Formats: sequence, C-alpha cells, structure tokens
Amino acid sequence: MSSDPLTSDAIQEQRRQQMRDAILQHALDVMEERGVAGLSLGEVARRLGVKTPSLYEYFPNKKAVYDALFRMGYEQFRLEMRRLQEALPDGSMRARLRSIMAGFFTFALENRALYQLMFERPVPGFVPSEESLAVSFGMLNESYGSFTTAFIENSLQVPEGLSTAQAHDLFIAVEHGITALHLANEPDVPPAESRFGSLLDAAVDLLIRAWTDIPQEDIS
Amino acid sequence: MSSDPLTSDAIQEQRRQQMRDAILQHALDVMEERGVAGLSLGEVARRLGVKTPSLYEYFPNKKAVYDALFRMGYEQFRLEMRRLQEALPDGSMRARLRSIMAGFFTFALENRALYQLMFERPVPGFVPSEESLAVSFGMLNESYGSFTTAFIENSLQVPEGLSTAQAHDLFIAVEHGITALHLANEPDVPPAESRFGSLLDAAVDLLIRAWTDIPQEDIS
DNA sequence: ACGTTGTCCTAACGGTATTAGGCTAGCCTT
DNA sequence: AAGGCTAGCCTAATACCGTTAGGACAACGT
Repeated sequence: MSSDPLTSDAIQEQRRQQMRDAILQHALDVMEERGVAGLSLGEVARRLGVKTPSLYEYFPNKKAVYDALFRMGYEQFRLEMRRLQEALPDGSMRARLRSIMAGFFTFALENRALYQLMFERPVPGFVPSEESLAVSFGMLNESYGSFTTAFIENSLQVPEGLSTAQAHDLFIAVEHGITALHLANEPDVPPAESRFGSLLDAAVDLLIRAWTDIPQEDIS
Repeated sequence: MSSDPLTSDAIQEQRRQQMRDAILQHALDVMEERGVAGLSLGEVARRLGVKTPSLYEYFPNKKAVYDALFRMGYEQFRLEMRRLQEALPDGSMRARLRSIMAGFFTFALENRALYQLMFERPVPGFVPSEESLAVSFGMLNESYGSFTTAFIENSLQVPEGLSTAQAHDLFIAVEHGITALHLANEPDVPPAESRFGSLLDAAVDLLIRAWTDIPQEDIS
C-alpha cells in the first residue's frame, strides 16, 4: 500500500475506464454513420489508432459493446427525463406532458442510433443483459412514478378497467409510435413540419381529452 | 413464334419467377431465424441447394432482396387490411377500429421479420426504392381512405387544428407504438396477457372517447 | 533482480457480400 | 441437322467481418 492519493492500481483502473469510454464513443459515432447493426469493431479500432484484437482487452465481444451502449443510453435518458421533470415541476398536465413528449422526441432525434438500440431490436442476436434490462426498467419505473404523481395532482381519471400503469404504458407507446414512424419515414424533415412530428401536441391533447371527466369548455 | 399456349420464353420467365419466389421465401425464413439484418445469402443458397453466386442471376445484390421483401410485405399487408375491412363493412366505429388494430397486431406477430423491415429501419444502408415506397404509400392511402369513410359514417369529429389525415396518422402511430414495444420487450408473451398487447382495446377506446362529442353514458 | 500482469501486436480461421471468368445444356436460327 | 447465343450454374478470388491463439514488451510489485 502506498501513501499516494491515487494508488497505481487506481490509476490503471482509471486509464482502463478511459479506454472503455473512448471505445464506446467511437462505436456510437460509427453506429450513427453506418447504422446500428453496421457497427464494425475494425472501424472503431482504426479510429483509436489500434488493431482490432486489442479491443478484446476491454470488451469480451461485440455484444458486450452493444450492451454497454444500451445501458449508457438508458442512463443518459433517465437524466434527460429528470431534467425535463425538474424544469416543469408543477405546470398544467397539458404543459407537462407536452414537455415530456417533446423531450422524448428530441432525445431520439439527437441520439438516433442509441434510440434504435434502446427501443427496437435492430441487432441480430443481441439481447440486453439482465443488469442492463434492470437499468431500463429503473428508468421506466421512474417515468411511471412521475406520471402517476402528475396524474393525481391534476385529478385525471383513467376509464374503468384500465390501471394507471397501463395509462402510462399507453403514453409511452404513443411517444414511441410517433417517434419511430418519424425516424423511419422522414428522418431528415424537421419535427415541426414533419408528418409525424407535428402529431406530438395533438397526441397529448388526445390523452387529456379522453382522461378528463369535465368536458372542455372551448369546444366549437 | 410457336403455336404453343406457352412460348418457351414464357416458360423460362415463369421458371425464373419461381426461383425468385423461392429465394424470397427462404430469405424470409432466415430473417425470421437470425434477425432481419442477419440475412445471409450463403444460407439462402445452401437451403436452395445452390452456391451463393448463383443468386446473383436473380437479384443484383442483397439490398435488392430486401427491397423485394419490403414490397412483398406491403402487398400482403394491404390484402390483409382489405380482408379485415370486408369482414366488418359496417359495424360500430369501436368494433371496426378494434378489428383493424387486432389485425395489424396479429400481422406483425405472424410476420415479425417482415414487419420490422417494413416499419423500422434495421438494415444498415438499405433504403426502399422509389417503386417500393410507392407501394407502401398506396397501402397507407387505402388505409386512410377507409379510415375517413368510417370516421364520417360514425359522425366523429377531430378537434380543431387537426385534419382527418392527421387523425389517421395518429391511429397508425398508436398501432405501431404498441406493436413495436411488444415485439421489443415481450416478443414471446401471448398478446392477451402481454403488457403492451393488452393496451390495444384501451387505445381504441381512448381515440373514440376523445373524438366523440357526445359524452359516454356509462361513466362511473 | 525476477516474475507477474496488462496491453499491444501478428497470424490465422471461418464467415460475409460481391465480381470475374469458365463450363454446359437448351433454345433459335440457318 | 449444325452452329451459335445465352441463361444459369460453377469455381476462384478479393476484401471485409468477428474472434481466438500466442508472442513481445514494458511497467509494476515482491
């Protein structure tokens, strides 16, 4: 044991972590350029100035790289959702849902490859590990929690036969449906004038209208 | 020119078409087993009892195979939707939408690889050709047409600021959102007890509730 | 000073898509 | 009937891919 603030073990661990991070970052770049399933370890190694087999010092195989990215994606996503949550701690339900939905959509557009990896299954043979799935469920639970809170605060009611959890899942499904169709069909059109992007606010109105007992006052 | 009912040109053309179909069918099988992006021409050739380069007599490259499957998928899908349409020519709006949504979901489950190819973009570098996109838009237009008819017949109203086309797109988005999340998260759970599959009917109720001016009579 | 260990390398294996070029059997024309 | 064209198959080769085996070397702990 040395008296250094950082033992050489710790230094080594840190360098190792830096290399892992660098690999993941370049892998993300390559996925963004070539498509999720088009990730090539050779290309990643090339960008790192290293030969391909060296990567196997840091990840046991390609699926492990995908798994790390999957988890990373959900961790980033959770942070983003939390940020949105705190930006609007107590607006109207409509304002809150709109903000969340827009944030979800923006995250997907700014992290297309990551989003596809997280919400679709574009890589043959890759299934997220138990631990990574736990991270993703953690995110989902957090989302569910804040959704429920907002739901109650705004005294919305789900129809008979539907749980709040199901209402939340429906919300996620609508978010993902719009997002996925936009990414698949008009990936380069800006959200505002996009066929599906322009549905985001309408979808929120739909949900609120259906779950509010009091009829809207401004119906034409 | 011969007086045969089939000229040898026609016979040859027919044999060629049979081979193309056989390739596509085996390609579909392989995709179902290995994942959409996991399609291997070598494996297809093996199953056909032929060497890989022979396939290039029938398709210029792998992307052309994907393109043919993409188009085939939408043609099948159109037939399926038409079948559903004719099975329920004039039920209530709720019954019709439920039937369409269930049919959509079932088609996706029974043709997972095809569905992924049609609605997501799992293959790096593959973008459907103009003609194939035309087929897919044709299907969408047909869907839009019957949706609009049913909408008017049942005197539903979209909220101000939303076109019927957008209402239709929202319907598609909800269908796809539920379906995609089911396929990604619980592919092997039967729809009825699946987390997302069980939302299908709830989604229809949601849409109808939001788009009907007359409040429901059976609100608890 | 010695040995261990982490990190890089080269070489190799079996897989992928794709192209080049040769063989052959069946058809069309003369 | 004979000759030539061609569709459809083949083998061989190229360049990539992920992955494993095994060796070189430098930094570290004993």
